[in-house]
Parts: sequence; structure tokens; C-alpha cells
Amino acid sequence: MTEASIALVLGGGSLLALVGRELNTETERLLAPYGLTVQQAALLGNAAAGNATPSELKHHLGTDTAGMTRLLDRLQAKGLLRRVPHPGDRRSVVIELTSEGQALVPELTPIFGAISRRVFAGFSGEEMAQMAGLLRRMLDNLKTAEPGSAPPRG
Amino acid sequence: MTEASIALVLGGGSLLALVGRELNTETERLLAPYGLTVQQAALLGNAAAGNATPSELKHHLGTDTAGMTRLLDRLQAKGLLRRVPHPGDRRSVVIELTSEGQALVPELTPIFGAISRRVFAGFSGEEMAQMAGLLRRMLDNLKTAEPGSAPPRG
DNA sequence: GGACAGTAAGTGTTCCGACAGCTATCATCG
DNA sequence: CGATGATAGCTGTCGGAACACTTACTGTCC
Repeated sequence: MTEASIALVLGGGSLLALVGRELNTETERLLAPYGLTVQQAALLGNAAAGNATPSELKHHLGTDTAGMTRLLDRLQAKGLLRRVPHPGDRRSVVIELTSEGQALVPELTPIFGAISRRVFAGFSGEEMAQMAGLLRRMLDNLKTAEPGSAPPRG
Repeated sequence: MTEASIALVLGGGSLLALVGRELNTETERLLAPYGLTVQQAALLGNAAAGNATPSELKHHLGTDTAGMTRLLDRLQAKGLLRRVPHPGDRRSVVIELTSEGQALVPELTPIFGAISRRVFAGFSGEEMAQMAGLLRRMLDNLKTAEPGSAPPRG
């Protein structure tokens, strides 16, 4: 194991975590005019198609049921969506964007494109593919053979 | 801009952010027996050498003064460190590990090695270098030419 | 039909990241 | 010397991640 790899993984200073956070923060700055966070914007984008349940959205956003509940609470409080009973499963709920929510979506999409262009400035297609490939392998390494881990909590 | 790059950057589901979080969570599982979080362990490691001020530690951990204050509060509450007046600058403070804190450090270091080995299983040295290089370029892209950003708040 | 495991959403808690604003001190320069 | 700007650390606030737990409902299997 080289010194470089240690530096990549070490704690809060982890380069990986750092880049992820910077990416998040910078996107948040672009979203500030709309009063939305990254998670909130991503949820609106994913829910725009309609007929989405919290469970489905959860997978796309990579959060858990607890985070999803509160994320929905905040967006509902802003009047951007509402929870309607799920026809056919009384445990579940369907997320519907309000007209205000719907109106926001087309404004949001370009922002992700813009930040994407910025982050990958000067990257060749091959380099982006490399990046994605390496990240996926790291994720696989983490997900498989986790000794002390319980199965994901949904 | 390819679809892959969008997927890399998109919201909470960002692959980059996801890997960073998984890495963090998995490290936290290994640290659980010691009752420490990743940030806490990283701070102990960085402060072990001694004569560290919060400002210096802040750079290593990638947090800000607010986060540093509370991180130190928690570790101080656990009796793992103490703040002593900085000789020569009355605004500042020197972080000293208590004997309990000192005793933990040698236990912690191997954990970062272990998680590092796990994440980079199957990676060649060249691939790790690629990863670091690509991440660094992304970070540079984000840091330079941030339109709406104020200078870092120290 | 009834027990029972599994699933959906929600609640409570701790920790962390980011932003804003504060006080005390330092360094510099007129 | 005194004003001024920068720096060190702290506090308040919000959003979010992860864990543990609860409640209500579903599907299945006996």
C-alpha cells in the first residue's frame, strides 16, 4: 500500500470525500437562487416524472427512509410537492409535485449540466470513463465482503 | 458532455459522493469499537505529534473553524485531549492529547491501512495514481473560477 | 382464517458540513 | 501611540447521513 493511497482514504481529509463535498457545495451555490439544496433539487428532478414513492426515490438519491422522510417534509413545507395516498398499498405514498414544483424542474436541469461541464473541464471522454470505472471498482470493493455490516436498511 | 459525466455529478446520487460516503461509513464501522468517528480518529492522528493548533488541524481535516471547535469539544468531553493556552499568541490554543488519547493513536493507525487495502483491492499503483490525478484535476476545476464564491473562511 | 416475516413510512438521536456573525488578539502603518 | 485590517477561535442555525427503533400494512404459508 503506497503513501498516496493512504492519503486518498484518510479521514475527513480524504481527497475523495473532499472533492465530493466541494462538488456538492459548488452545486449548492448555483442552486441558491432557487432556495434549494442539491438533495432537494435532485429529488424534484427524479419525482418530476410522477408516480414516485419515497422508496423509489430513496434509491436514486442514495439516502435512507429517515433522510427521505425529512427531505420530503422540507419540500412539502415549501409547497413544492404533496404526499397522496398510494392506491393499492396503504403503507405507501405517492409524491406529486405541485405546480410550483413542476415549474422549477426545467430551471434546475441545466444547473447539473453546468456544474458537470465545470468539473470535467479538460477531461477527455476516456478520462471520464476511467474515473467512473475506478469509482465503481472502489464501490464494489467496499460493498462486497464488509465484515461488520448488516444488510442495507432499505 | 456525456451521460456518464452527468451521472457522476448528479445530486445526492453522485457516484463520487456515494463512494466517499461509503468509505466514510465503512471506516466508521471499523472504528466503532473505539467509540470514535472518522473525523475524531483523524484528528487524534494528526494531533498526536503535538503542538498542533485548531487552525493547523483544520487544514488537514478539511473542515472549517466551526466544525473544528465542535470536534474538539467532543473529544475533550471524552477526555482524549485538552486545550492549553498558546504561548505567544493569546488568540490561539494548543491541542494536547491526554494519556488516554495518546494510548488510542497506535490502535487507530492500522485501521486506515486496512480500509485503504480494502478499497484499493485489485488496483495497480498506476491506477491509484490515475485516481489521485483525476481527483486533483476535478478539485482544481472546482476551486478555480468559482463565480459565486467568497474566499474560504479559514 | 390466522400467525408471521417482510416492507413502507415515520420518529428520535448523534455527528458533521456549510454559512453567518461574534469577540479577542495580533500586526501593520500612519 | 492609535486606527485599521487580518487572524484565531467560538456560537447559532440549517440541511443532511447514519443508526436504532416504532407503527401500519402486505404477502405468504400453515
